[in-house]
Parts: sequence; structure tokens; C-alpha cells
Amino acid sequence: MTRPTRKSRKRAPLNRERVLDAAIALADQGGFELLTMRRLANELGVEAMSLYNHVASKDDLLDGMVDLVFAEIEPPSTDGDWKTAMQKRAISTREALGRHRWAIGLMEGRTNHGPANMSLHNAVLGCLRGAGFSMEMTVHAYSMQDAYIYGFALQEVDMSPESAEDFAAEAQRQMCEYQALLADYPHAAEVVGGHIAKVGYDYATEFVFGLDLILEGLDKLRDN
Amino acid sequence: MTRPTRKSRKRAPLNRERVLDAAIALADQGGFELLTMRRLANELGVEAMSLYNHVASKDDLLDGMVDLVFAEIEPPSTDGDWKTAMQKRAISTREALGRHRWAIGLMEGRTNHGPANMSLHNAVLGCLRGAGFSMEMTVHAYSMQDAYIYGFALQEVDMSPESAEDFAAEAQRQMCEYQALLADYPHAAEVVGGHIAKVGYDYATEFVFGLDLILEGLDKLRDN
DNA sequence: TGCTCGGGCTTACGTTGTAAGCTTATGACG
DNA sequence: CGTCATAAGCTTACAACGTAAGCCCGAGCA
Repeated sequence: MTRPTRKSRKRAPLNRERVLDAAIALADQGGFELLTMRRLANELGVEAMSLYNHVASKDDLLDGMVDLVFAEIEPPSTDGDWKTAMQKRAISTREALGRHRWAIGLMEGRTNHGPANMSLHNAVLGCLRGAGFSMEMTVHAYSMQDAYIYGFALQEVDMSPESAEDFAAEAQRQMCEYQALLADYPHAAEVVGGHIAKVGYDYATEFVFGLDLILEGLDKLRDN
Repeated sequence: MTRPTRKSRKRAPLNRERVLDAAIALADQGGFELLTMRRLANELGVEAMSLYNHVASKDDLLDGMVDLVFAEIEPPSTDGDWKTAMQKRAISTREALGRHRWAIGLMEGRTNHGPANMSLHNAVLGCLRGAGFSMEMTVHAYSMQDAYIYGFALQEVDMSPESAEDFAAEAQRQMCEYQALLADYPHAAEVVGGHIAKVGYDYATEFVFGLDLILEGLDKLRDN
């Protein structure tokens, strides 16, 4: 039982988890620059300083948010083909970073790796070791996959417009500049105008293309 | 001649280039969080608001800085082997991002690509097209290389300590936590303690390992 | 000589993260 | 049941940030 006492018309008590969840929700829907201690507190029906009873600082809050994003990533399964396991966790990572587009930006310079991050890290290394990679090759394989995954996510956030209005504005701007583009950057114009404009560009399939190339290449370097 | 007039004891006049250069120098040596309009102005012997005669806003300043970093990257040469050309520009990119560790963090969400960025972009696409890649494969090759390059740079900034003191503090902390690490993350402990602690970890060689694997893989997909 | 105006300077405002201290409900214990 | 410590809220306050508005001075030209 242990109800919160009979006079439960009062708002639910704050705790670290509720703070982090609200922070993630706020950043997800309003953009990262909206995440302000006062606004977050407001969202929770509370004053800014009250948050500091549950997070040590804004940096601590951000660390917590990042680790929650890592917690959303499906760790690789240990049984079955290592390549499909790695592919699935890579895709899961891209999806998580896509749901929380602010996260990739927070990872820069942030050295406090949370438990979810460490745990995922550990699971991936275990998967590779179990697949027969030497320690040296495990390091290579890990480094390579993560570089690709995070780099792809970074580019995706960079280039794909956040909202529909942004997209329209950007398209408009690009059309205006198209003349200059054609003249100054002919190869870019060729590829953009001659290929992407026709067949389009799908981030998801682009992602797995490169991913598979990497995994294939790594597979040939197992046990040696 | 056109000396700045005879009474040249006055300080040199400000201009956009001097502002950007000073901003880069400040961020390089003091860290990105030191880059403040007031401090930057101070560095130039000027008041904060004077900077706004040469940059439209702080965002504009940051855009300009990023493009100057892109300008440091050697574009690929058009003659010779495409793989070595791509390898050289990749290495040049990593080096530039290493000289200016704040740059990779600024690229997130920044959609205003400057001329140096566009020009490099164009040169890389031209190199790939010249090497015989189809338009479709050119897009794949470009996307893949950039994802890897920027992702690697991102990880490098993330994990390598900025200064010697930071490094010492981090090493100390890691030793304290080593027990927990061993227990909770056995595979991570194995790889870190059993391999990296012995042979070390060199970012530069790690970088070219993955890069070469990618370039080799792409080479097999030319002209089809 | 006087006007224009680019490029400095001063002042001021709103917003941010957070330190310091006050208040109040809760739950343990004499 | 009363008392009192403690956790968790609130209020106030401050320094630092980006930048809008407007002043002012000196150089170049009529």
C-alpha cells in the first residue's frame, strides 16, 4: 500500500527521474535551446531552484539525459550472427539519436559516461570478442563502427531540416542560390541536381549501405 | 604604400578577418566556453559592442569560424590515385579538427554552409566522379567518408583529455573506479586492461585503419 | 567650413545558471 | 502526543551573457 497519504490532491513529488524525463520531453519537442532551468521547472509546476534538489547542476542534468538516451539503445544479442547483431544495434542507435536530435550535440566534450553508456559499450565489446575478433581487432571494429554511427547521426542532424517550415525556407533559399551554386560548385550541382533531385535521398538506406560495407570489411579480418 | 597615415600609433582598425582570427585563437587556447563577446573584444583591445560592426551576431561569428576551419583543409588533388587523394584530405580534415577541437561541436545544427565548406564539398565530389564512380555511388562514397571522418573526430574530442591536468585527474578517477568496472563491465575491462593498457592507443593509426578499410571497400564498387 | 557617416563607445535590458537562506510538511522518537 | 531533525520546496539576489539603442568623434568630401 503505502499510499502518498490521504491528502493526495497535492502534486506528485519531484524526483530525479521525473526531472530527467521532463527535460528530455522538453528538448525533444521544443528544441534544445528551450531547455532552461526555469522553463523545465515551469513544466513541472515548480520553481527553478527546486530542481537542484534532484540534479547537481545543469551539466549533471545533461549527463543524465544523455545516459537515458543510451538506455534506449537495444544492446546486441549474444547469440546468432555477430553481423546482424551489430547491424541491429547500429540501427537502434541511429533511431535513438533521431528521436532525440539534441543528444548527438551533447556528446561532445562530455566525459562523464553514465551506466547505460558503459553497459552498452561493454555489450558491444563482448559481442565482438565472442565473434572471434582478437583484442586488437575488437578495438578497431568498435572504434570504426562508432565513428561511422555517430558521424552519420551528426550529418543527419546537420543537414535534415528540423521542421516542415524550416524545410520550406531552406528549399526556397537553395533555389535562389542555385545559379551561383551551378557556377561555383559544378560537381555539387551535378550530384544534387542530376541525381538527388531525381531519386531522392533516404537517410535510412544510406545508413545501412555504409554500415554493411564496414561490417563486411571487418568480417574478413576476424581471427587473425 | 598607402600607409595607415602618419599617426599610426593608433591601434590597427578592426575588420571581420581580424575578429574571426582572434575568436579562433581564443577558442583554441582557452577552450570554447571562454569565447564570449566581451572577452573577445577585450582580446582585441575593444569593447564588446564594437564587434557587431563586423559580425551580425554571435551565430554569424561562429559560422565564420567554422568556415575558416574548413578553409584549412587541403582539397583533394584531381590527378593521381583517387584513394590516396581521399586519404590525404581525410587526414587533413582530422588534423584541422584536432587543431580546433571546438569546431566539431559547432557543426551540429549549423545549416549555413560557408564558401570554404561548399568548395571542399565540391572538390571531393569532383574527385570521386573523376575516379569513375557513378552518381549514386558518389553519393554513397561521400556520405560514408564524411560520416566516418566527423564521427571519429567527435569520439576523439569526447575521449581524449584536453589538457595534461585533465588527463591526470581522469586517470586517477579511472583507477578508483577500476574495481567496479571490472565487476560490472568485464569485456570493457578486458579490452582496456588487457590490450590498451599494454600496447596503448594511437588515434592517428586507428583513424587510417578504418579509413583504408572504407576506401578499399568503395574501390570495389566503382563503375557499376 | 561644414556635412556625412563609418566605426568606435556607453548604457541598459532581458535571460541564463545558480548561491544563500527561508519555510514548511513529514516522519522518527522521547 | 509533542518535539524536533530533515528533506524538499520557495524567494531573493548576483554575475555573466548576447545584443538593442543611441551617442560621439574623426576622416573624407562638397
